[in-house]
Amino acid sequence: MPTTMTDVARAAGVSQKTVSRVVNGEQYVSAEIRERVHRAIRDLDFRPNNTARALLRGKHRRIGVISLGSAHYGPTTLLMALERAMQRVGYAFALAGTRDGRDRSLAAAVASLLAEGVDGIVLSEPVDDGSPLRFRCDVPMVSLGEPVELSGAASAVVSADGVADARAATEHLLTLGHRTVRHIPGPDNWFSARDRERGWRAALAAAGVVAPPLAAAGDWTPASGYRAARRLARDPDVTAVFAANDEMALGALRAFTEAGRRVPQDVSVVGFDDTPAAAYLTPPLTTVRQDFETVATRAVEVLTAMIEGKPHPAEHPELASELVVRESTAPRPRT
Amino acid sequence: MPTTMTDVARAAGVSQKTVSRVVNGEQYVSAEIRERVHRAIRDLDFRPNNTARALLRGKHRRIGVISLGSAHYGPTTLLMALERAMQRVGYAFALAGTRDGRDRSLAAAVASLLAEGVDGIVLSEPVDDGSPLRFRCDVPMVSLGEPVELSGAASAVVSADGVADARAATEHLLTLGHRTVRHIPGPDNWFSARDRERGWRAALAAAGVVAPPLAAAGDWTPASGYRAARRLARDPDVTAVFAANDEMALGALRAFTEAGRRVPQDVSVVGFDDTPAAAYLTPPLTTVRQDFETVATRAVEVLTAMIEGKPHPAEHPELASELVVRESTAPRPRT
DNA sequence: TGTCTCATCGTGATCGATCACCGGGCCAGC
DNA sequence: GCTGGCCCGGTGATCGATCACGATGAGACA
Repeated sequence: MPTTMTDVARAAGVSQKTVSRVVNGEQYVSAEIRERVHRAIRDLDFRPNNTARALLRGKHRRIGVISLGSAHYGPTTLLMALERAMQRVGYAFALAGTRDGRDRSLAAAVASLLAEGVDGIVLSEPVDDGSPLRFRCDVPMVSLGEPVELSGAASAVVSADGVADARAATEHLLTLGHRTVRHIPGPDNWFSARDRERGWRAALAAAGVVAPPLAAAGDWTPASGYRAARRLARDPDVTAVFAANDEMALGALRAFTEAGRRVPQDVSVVGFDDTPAAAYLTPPLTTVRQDFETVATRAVEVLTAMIEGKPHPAEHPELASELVVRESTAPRPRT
Repeated sequence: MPTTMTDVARAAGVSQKTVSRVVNGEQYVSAEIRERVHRAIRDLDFRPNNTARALLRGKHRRIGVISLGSAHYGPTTLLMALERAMQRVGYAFALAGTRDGRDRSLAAAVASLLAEGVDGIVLSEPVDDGSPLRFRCDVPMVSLGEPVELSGAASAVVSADGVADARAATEHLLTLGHRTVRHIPGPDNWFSARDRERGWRAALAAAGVVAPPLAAAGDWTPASGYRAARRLARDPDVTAVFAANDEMALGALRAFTEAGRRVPQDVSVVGFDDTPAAAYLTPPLTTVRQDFETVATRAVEVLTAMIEGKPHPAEHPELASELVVRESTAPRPRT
């Protein structure tokens, strides 16, 4: 049996309420008694039972995170950054996976977190699983991408501007003189994949070129990028490719290399995420670096503000991404 | 205010205890009343308060996981697999990060999980932070690597045999005719890095060759593998390198390529983990595939058995890893 | 008819903390 | 000398459920 406040009180020869005052740092306890209680706490290795506390208060100081459960660089980096951000503000981290949004619906994940007792929820990688993003949920929620609608609580969106970032990546290729840019998109049920495709289209439209057909949709893995690029490699007109993430770009590099198309002399490739590996590929990959740490910090800021009823900070601050130009992009080859 | 059992009882015209019986599927409730209670539960959208339940039972059906908080492939894949395994057996997932084992000690992470209320703990990537792996902890713990000692509860170890796996990787290179094999180790405070180094030494010893000096210790990142390999590339005698993970191997590939040493014609490289990218590098990387899914499943199995006081399954089953031979390894070049 | 079992349902205590409220001791001010 | 405010400490209710135990009523059997 773990020690309780009553045990400590008995040991220190005071009432249980006095122990409570000392533990919570309230005033109106003499220095002498405070010291006696502290000693008893140390001697008995007492730790307050947060379950009891949460039952009474109705708050748990715990935030739930819904993730798809895949181990890709972006999502996991975000997850770890969220953990750190929560730790800084004294919130615990509960994780609920959805196994690629299929086996288990988002709604089920929300319900399981709610049952566990969380004060707020972060929807880390919103995907479109067919049903609208509306949940029976009485705690606030922050979505890292697509707006959600809650019955009974407020929600907010925190994210980088994926459309603008993808547009910048595409424009970089157009500026190098490429007539057009092919795109290897991510899974079409990911909102972030849709954003990147939209940015690509926007850049092409702004340049006055008709968007070419999409390459085969990938699933973020190198294998899918490889498959998509192998078909692109057969087309000699393809000189520039923008992949929706670095992993797929890596697969694309491999496909072009195998097909004898040199990168960047024959084909330019741009990725997205700036994984640690990007700078060490052959050739080093031009990509877009997202600031996951800031996204996570802001998400937790906004969510805790909503939880604690404080005035919510601005929802859409400038979360700057950065185009990192390396050696996988070059001017359009002259034919 | 969320609805409570008392609300349901009032609505159904029964006592609160009867509602409890229905919710918990106990017997001795007439079909008619059971139906009435079920209807009231639906009408009021009642969900039992797990916090209150946990307070009374002393169990939370929650497992805490301690991770270093880095986004590398191995650890995060393991984390996601753990989440799935827990979900299958109906346990919630609480995460505590240690920020590379420095800013926050393992002991602090254990304490924070204990305060939060977990029935057991998984130590995902045990590292040596100077102090011995002994914790004040009254719930069982499973370590994914190095044995730990607890005051007040049992512990177990579940992991693949990193020594044997590393030995197999090294032997593969020796079998190809390489006189010796250089090793790029992981951070020396990681027990898994130590295991891999030990396996490398064992293979060399078994072949009767004196272990050459270690390359500069890496930190699992491509950048560190690149730095270590750049120095190895200057030595023409180096014909085979075993890196402690795929990311560092990737950096090494880049370093050799830059130095004009062809892989695998001049230098063979082996990695560890079989990341999704490994098969799509140039050249495709020979590496060791670990079965993270099985490790996670067994870890949760063992831990829940300890939590629930059931007979614990065998601790050290055969968790097979597999050497995946690709194109980054070749016979020793003739000089 | 009396009693005894068994199914059914309710009562009161309890988990470990917080919170509202109350009781005295002490000192100052009128 | 009495009141009132400041300090310090204690009592009982409460959060939302579970648990041990008790009460009720119906049917079985002697």
